[in-house]
Formats: sequence, structure tokens, C-alpha cells
Amino acid sequence: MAYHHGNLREALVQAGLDILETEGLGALSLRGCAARVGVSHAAPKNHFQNLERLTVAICAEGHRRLSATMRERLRGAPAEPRTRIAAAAEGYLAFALENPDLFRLMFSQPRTAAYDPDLREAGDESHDILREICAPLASRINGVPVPRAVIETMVWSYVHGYASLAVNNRFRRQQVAIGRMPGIAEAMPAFEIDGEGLRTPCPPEVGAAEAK
Amino acid sequence: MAYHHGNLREALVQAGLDILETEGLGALSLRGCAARVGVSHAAPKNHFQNLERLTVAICAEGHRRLSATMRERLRGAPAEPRTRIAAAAEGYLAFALENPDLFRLMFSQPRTAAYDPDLREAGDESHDILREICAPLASRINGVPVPRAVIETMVWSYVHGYASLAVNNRFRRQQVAIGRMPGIAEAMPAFEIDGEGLRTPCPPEVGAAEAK
DNA sequence: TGGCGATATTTACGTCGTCAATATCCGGTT
DNA sequence: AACCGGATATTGACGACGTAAATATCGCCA
Repeated sequence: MAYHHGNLREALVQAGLDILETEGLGALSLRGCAARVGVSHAAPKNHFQNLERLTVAICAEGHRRLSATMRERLRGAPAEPRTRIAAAAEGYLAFALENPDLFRLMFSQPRTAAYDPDLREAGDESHDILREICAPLASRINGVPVPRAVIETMVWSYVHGYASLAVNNRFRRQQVAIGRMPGIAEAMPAFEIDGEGLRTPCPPEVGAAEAK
Repeated sequence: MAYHHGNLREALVQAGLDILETEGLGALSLRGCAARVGVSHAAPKNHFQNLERLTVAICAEGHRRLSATMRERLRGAPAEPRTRIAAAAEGYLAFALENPDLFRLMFSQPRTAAYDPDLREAGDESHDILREICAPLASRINGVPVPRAVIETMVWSYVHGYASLAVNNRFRRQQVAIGRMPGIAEAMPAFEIDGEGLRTPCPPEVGAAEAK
């Protein structure tokens, strides 16, 4: 196997992920990926029109791994709805903290990147998980009706925002223990579960982030 | 005024902001900023050691403008605590949507950028606003005590996450009307205000984002 | 007036993204 | 078996970029 690599496309994406991990966002380049794989600097052209396309492919793989991390945490979690949300959220956070530059890259793409069907599909995976774990949350909060999409948006925003701020080291002054975000039970404790109107009780075992 | 520009440093930052607005994140470069100001490509060297430093300065200015936007919204808002939080949050969101590439740049900086004292200070401004508007929220939620820093973190995470996801067009499938995030009263309705135990009542005029 | 420090220019070099031309490999056709 | 065409990889070239060193110009003060 000499002239033809066999699976250069995936190898380039993997090389990009390696570079992000070892050298950081600023070191990501077409030529760098090609060199790491051991092919000439123009070889990527046959698989990616330009750097932006390769970047999008790397981001898509990142989203797949993000979803995989969340699914992993969900497999080991009990069935209680809030615990499941907390487990997925911790997976989201763990991924961000373990892959900070990849996470940053994934969320600093221009709007045009969203037109890529691969990236779109990969991004929608986490969306499916979100919808799944939010399903037990009823469409009313404290008795007030709220569209299901809004509930999902609230949970998603909170989790993503926490992860994003944690990655960017913005919780410095707050002295919040990053790595353990306050669980959904503390953050949005007025959610009803399964329409039972179960309003509290803020189980203390979920996400005990304390100001230290 | 020929050889010496007079205020090249600020002019370069402004040029960078202009480039971000008109040409996007990918077009930001030292030489580009220099050309826009009308100086030679190496002139910036006297004010910024390298591209990273200029980028950090641009981000710092971005944070100052973000804070200014929030303060502006707060000036026109009634005194009711939740309304004030909603006003600041809408300022945050508006800034992100009106300066998407700047916003992306601000939150895709490497960890080392946080060592810059100017950026640090600028970033802390929004932190002060956050602390100010969260002050009326008591340190207990539904009767359960929660450290003040955790409350701030929850609100901040939610607002930043919503803005970040909205900028990245991630609410597509949810059909949530971006530009109007569900207010804090809907997102976290169990906050007590001023320790009065005022638990609801989810005023409907705050943030009426509906699934359309 | 002279000179010095701050600021800007010029020149140069290596890296990068991209393109065009060329070379090599593989599978299927005759 | 020879061949050919499409897919894939290489080579070489070009302009833009970040950065550094040497040089030039300005404002100001002794």
C-alpha cells in the first residue's frame, strides 16, 4: 500500500483531531494534516475542496463523539428522569473539558457550515438525545403551560452555556467547581415530571457544586 | 499627519472589528487590519507583538461593547428583578446576533488568552452586571439553600448558552423564535425574590417565545 | 542644533491555501 | 494479456500571511 492510501479521508479527519488535541486550534492546517498522515500537501484536495470543508468534517466527527459520550453516560444512569438529564449533561461537559479546542472549533463555525448535510446530521444526534431525556418533563412548569420545544431549549441552553463558559475559564471569580454543574433539579427545579405536578424536591445527590 | 498615525493601536482594533463585521472571522489578519488603516503591514508590530495579541485586544473591546449593550437595556428597564434580568439577557442575545463573528471569536480563545489583564478586566464587566441583576434572587430556591455563586452561574450559563446556540443556528429543528429567549421567569421559575418566597407567577409578558 | 526614543517602512524568509499539470494506481474491457 | 479511463496522489508554482531584522522618519527635549 504505497501510492494509494486507502482511506485518506478518515485519516485526515483523525489527524486533524490529533492536531487539535496536541497542538491546539491555531495549528490546524491542511498541510499539517497531510504531513501527519504522510501524504503530499495537495493530497487532501481529492477529498476536501478546501480547508473549510475539512474543518466541517472534523466538527461533524466531534459532534458524533459528543453524542457518543452522552449516550455512554446515559447507559450507566438510573431511570429517574432528572438523573438521566444530569448524566447526559455531565457527558456534554466532560466532552467539552476533555476536548476544549475541538469544542471551540465546533461552535465557532460560520453560518454557512450548517449547510453541510454531514455536519447537520451529526449535530442533530445530540438533539435527539436532548429530546429523549426531556420527554418526561411535562409541558407545564408550575402549572403554567410551556411548549415542549421551549423546555428543550431551556435545558439545552443551560447545559451548553455551562460547558462553554467552563471551557473558557469564565467561572474563575465565581469559584464554582467546574466539572460538576448544578443539576437540572437545582437549576430548573420547577419542572413537572410526567404531568404529576411533582414540583420539588431537589434531590441533593444530583450535582452538588458548592461555592468553596 | 503622515508618518505617525497618532492612534494606531485603537485604529487597528477598530479595523479588526470592521473586518469581522464585513468579511467574517476567516478574513481577520494583521496585514488586513494594517491595510485597512493605511499603514504598512509591519506597523502593527509596535503595538501588538503578534496576531494573537491583536485578537485578544479585539475580544476585549468586544466584551466592553457587550457590557455596554446590556447596561443600555438595563437603563430602559423597570425595576422588577425578573424584568431586569430579562432585559440584560436580551441585550446579551442582541449583541451576539448582531456581531456573530465577534461573538464567536470572543468565545473561541485559547486558555492562555485569559492571562491578558485587559481581556480579563473587560470580561469581568459583564460579570459585575450579572452579579448585580442576580442580587435580588435569594440564595434559596423553593426553600432549598443554594450558594449565591451557583445562582449566578445558572443564570449566566442559561443566557450565554441560549445566545451561543442561537448564533450557531442550532435552534432550527426546535422552531424556537430566536431573538426572544424564554425569560428567566419561565426558565427558572422557582427562584425566590428577596427572600419573600415569591415562587411563581411566571409573568406572561416576559419573553414569550412560542413554538410557531 | 543635535540627538534620542517612539513609531513606521522596507526587505526577507518560511508556512499556508490553492491551483494546474503530471504521475501512479486500480478495475474492467477487449 | 494489453490497454484504458477514472480515481487518487505528487510536483511545482503563486499569492497572502505572520514574523523578524534592518532602516528610515517623526516628535520632543536637552
